[in-house]
Amino acid sequence: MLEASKLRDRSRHSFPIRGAESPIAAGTPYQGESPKIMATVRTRFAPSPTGYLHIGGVRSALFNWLLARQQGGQFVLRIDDTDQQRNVSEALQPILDGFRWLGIDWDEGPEVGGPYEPYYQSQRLEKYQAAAQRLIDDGFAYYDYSTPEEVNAERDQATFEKRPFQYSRNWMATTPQERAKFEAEGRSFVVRLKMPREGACEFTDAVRGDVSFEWSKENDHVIQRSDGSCLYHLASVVDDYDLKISHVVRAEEHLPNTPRQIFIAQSLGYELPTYAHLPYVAEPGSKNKLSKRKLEKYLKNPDFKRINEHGQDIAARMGLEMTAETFNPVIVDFYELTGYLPSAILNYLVLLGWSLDDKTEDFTVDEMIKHFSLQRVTKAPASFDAKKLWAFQDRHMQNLSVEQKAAGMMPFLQKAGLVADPAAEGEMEKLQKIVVACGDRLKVMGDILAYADYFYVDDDKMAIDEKGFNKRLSSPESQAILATFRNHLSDVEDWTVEHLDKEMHAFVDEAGIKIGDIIHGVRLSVTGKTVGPGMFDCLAILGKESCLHRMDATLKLAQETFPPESE
RNA sequence: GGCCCCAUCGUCUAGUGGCCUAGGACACCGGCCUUUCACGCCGGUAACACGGGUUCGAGUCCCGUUGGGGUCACCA
Repeated sequence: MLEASKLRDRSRHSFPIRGAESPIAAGTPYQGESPKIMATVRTRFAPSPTGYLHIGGVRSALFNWLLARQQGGQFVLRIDDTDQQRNVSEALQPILDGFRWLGIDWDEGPEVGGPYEPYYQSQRLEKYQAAAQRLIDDGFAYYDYSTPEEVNAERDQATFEKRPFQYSRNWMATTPQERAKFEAEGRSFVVRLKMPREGACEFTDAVRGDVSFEWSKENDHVIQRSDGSCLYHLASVVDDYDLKISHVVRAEEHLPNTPRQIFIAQSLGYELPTYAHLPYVAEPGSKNKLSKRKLEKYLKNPDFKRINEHGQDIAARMGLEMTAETFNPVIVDFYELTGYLPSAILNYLVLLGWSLDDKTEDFTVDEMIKHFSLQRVTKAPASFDAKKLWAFQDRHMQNLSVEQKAAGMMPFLQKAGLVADPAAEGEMEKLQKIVVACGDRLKVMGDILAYADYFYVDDDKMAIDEKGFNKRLSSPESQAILATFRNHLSDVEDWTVEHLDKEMHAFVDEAGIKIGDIIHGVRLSVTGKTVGPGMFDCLAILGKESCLHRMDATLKLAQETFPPESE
């Protein structure tokens, strides 16, 4: 693991500010505070309340959570709502729900509190303002009276001249006199960081190793607006320190932000956390960063499309009107609503940028916690592969008992209005029989709804697959065989899988036909489908009365649709 | 464009100088099983971006090239 002290030393050497201004040499109010060795691992995930939980965000949160759990530390949820106006709780709820569903629990944060409350940045403003003031007092930040237009003009000019932009500091005010002068002009101020312009910011990243940035390429970022509100970088650094975060584990897009955060932290006299920048999660089949706004593009990926349509179908069966914005495989809700297993999602996600060895693929959550390490995080971005997630889901589903599956599926039947809530006597038993019969065909909990088409439908309302119907029941011969077998069945008393199996075999032997000549017609007549669980399971579950009824109805329809004369 | 990061089968990855005629998984293709579908089993196709070094020896180290990506706000 990376030593914070090493980090600090490294940075000190390269800190380019003149001696008197150096945060280490200067007599800042915090100089006397001896740097603590952070024995406890504390990690955080800091979502912005956007209304949904993004799959890439979950991956970042998972790695943070895993690290904290493994080290016996704490995982903190902090809400980065510095720029949000209203409806924060409404926009936050889906995120919290998503984490709860996945089993990623937080030791401190919204709804659970903690020793460093509040955990909302919108409620910590004074702390940022105090930090900004300290930065100004110590010469690491300044009042800036420029207008956005003036700065943009400088930026455009730099771009035009093909040189890196560096703010002129023409509207920088460091004395009361200068401030008065600008204010007399009717100007308002923001607070900018007085970034170093020489040397380099070097630090060791726990996943990327040594990285280095030229200070001169950094800009004098705004940390406080004219209305007194503070910006992300300041807030983030102050909070990470206040909340005693030991490891800042976040996605790679934050890597270029790190120098300015290090500048803020060191200027404030803070001990630096260990930084770990994870590769971001990329789009299906590309290396672009995954984003929720490019669904159209992802839908062109066949695997992604199939998974999406499968989920849409389940949602539709529950009468949910989902828009692509809120319901697609990039958003965690999608998986919860369609009945994926949290353990499968986590198992897939943990392998997106991390591996234990050359073979191990299946992990329980406990095993992930046991084996996870920052050292084995990869550096290259990993594409989101919906098909592979599906494969994990398949495997995790297979590990469930019949009881577990049935219990997980019952709510889906209830939401679809097919089973009363609470379920009547015998419903769970029936479901369990169906689950057994369906076996591995049920990939997600919501898949039960597809089988409800015939297991949970009135006999006279069952839909029949047209193609299969035309293929299997259009000839007088096939109709005759089915009719004969139906009459044969009406005499059967022992309506069990084993006995029905025997009956049919005896029937085909006697009739001198093959089982394939009849079984498809039977399946179609009682389920309306060409595919499904074992035929005898279907018959047994449906019961004699329903089976005969459906066979009669289907036969009647066949005879009407394909009268003998038409041949 | 500046800065930064990255680079092994289609995808996720193993590989930290010889154990690599590059391993595993998903997907794909064949075959088996089978009343359908699904599962399962067996087998197969498929990768070290390129060029220079260093070394007895390089996927592994160094440099360059190319390619890809991230980031450059009074967003987070």
